[in-house]
Amino acid sequence: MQPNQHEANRWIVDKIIEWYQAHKRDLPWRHTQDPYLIWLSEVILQQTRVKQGLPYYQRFVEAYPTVDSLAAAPDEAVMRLWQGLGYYSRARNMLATARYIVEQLGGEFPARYADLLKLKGIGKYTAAAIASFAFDEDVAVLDGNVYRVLARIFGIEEDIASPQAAKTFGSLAQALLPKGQAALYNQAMMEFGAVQCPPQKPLCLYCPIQQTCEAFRRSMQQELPVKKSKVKVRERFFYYAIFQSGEQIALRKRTGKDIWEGLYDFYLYETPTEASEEAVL
DNA sequence: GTCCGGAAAG
DNA sequence: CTTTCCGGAC
Repeated sequence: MQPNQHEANRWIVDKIIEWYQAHKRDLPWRHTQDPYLIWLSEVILQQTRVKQGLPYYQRFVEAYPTVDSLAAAPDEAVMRLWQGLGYYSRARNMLATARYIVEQLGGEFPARYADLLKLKGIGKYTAAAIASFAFDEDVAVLDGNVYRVLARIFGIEEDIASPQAAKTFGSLAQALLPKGQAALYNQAMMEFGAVQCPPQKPLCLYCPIQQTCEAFRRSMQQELPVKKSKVKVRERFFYYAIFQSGEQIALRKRTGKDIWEGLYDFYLYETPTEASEEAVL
C-alpha cells in the first residue's frame, strides 16, 4: 500500500457514510438497537429481499415482540408465520436459539461477536450484524454487498466464492472500519451495495466515489466481483441399442440443445440414474 | 431453465 | 473443502 492509502481509504469510507445518511431507506429495524429485533430482521433478511421480508418482519414483531414471547411460542405458530420464506431450518434454529437464550442465559442476549457466533443459526454475518448494530462492537460485516463494493472499488479479482476470499475481503473490510462507528459503517456499506452499486447496472454516473473506483476506471463493473460459477456435474446414463441389418447399422442424428448436437450415435435410452440391464431391456 | 445467498452439514 | 436448503427475479 502506498503511504497515502490510509488517507484515501478514510476518504472513501467517509463518502460512503455520507451517501448513506442522505440516501438510506427508512426501514423499521434501523430504528432499534434491541438485539432481539435486529436478530429477527437479520434472520429474515438472510435469504430474502427487503421488499419481501418486510411484511414478515412486521408480523413477527407484532406476534413476538420479545425473545421471551418467541421462546414461549408453539412451533407450529412460528412455522406458520414463516410460511413462504423458505429455508425453514432457519425458523427452527431461531426458535431453538430463542428458547436457549431464555432458559440458559436468563433471557439476556449475548452482546459479543464471539458469543453470538456460538448460537444456532447465527454465523459470521449475523453475529457481526448484531454485535455492531446493537452493541457497536468494532466488527465488520461481510455479505454479498460488501464483497461487491470492495471488489469494485479496489479492483480485486479474487473469486469471492473461495474461502480464501473471505480472509482477503474480511481483513480489508475490518481495516476500513472506523473505530467506534461500526454500526454506521456496516449499514452504509451494505446499503451502498444494495442501492448505489448493485450487481447489474451500478449507478456509476452519479457515484460519490467514482473517481477512486478501480472497476469504473477499468470499466470492469460487470466483471467484478469475480464469482466462479460452479459447473455442476450431472451424471447421465446412456444405454445404446445397436440395430444391425446385414452390413448396415442404424444411426441417429442428435438434435436439440444437448451434447454432441448434430452428431450421430446409436439409438439411445437415457436414464437419470443407473439402471439395471433388465430395466433397460 | 439459471442465478442468488448465510449457515449447517457432509 | 463442497453441497444443501428455498423461493424469487429474470
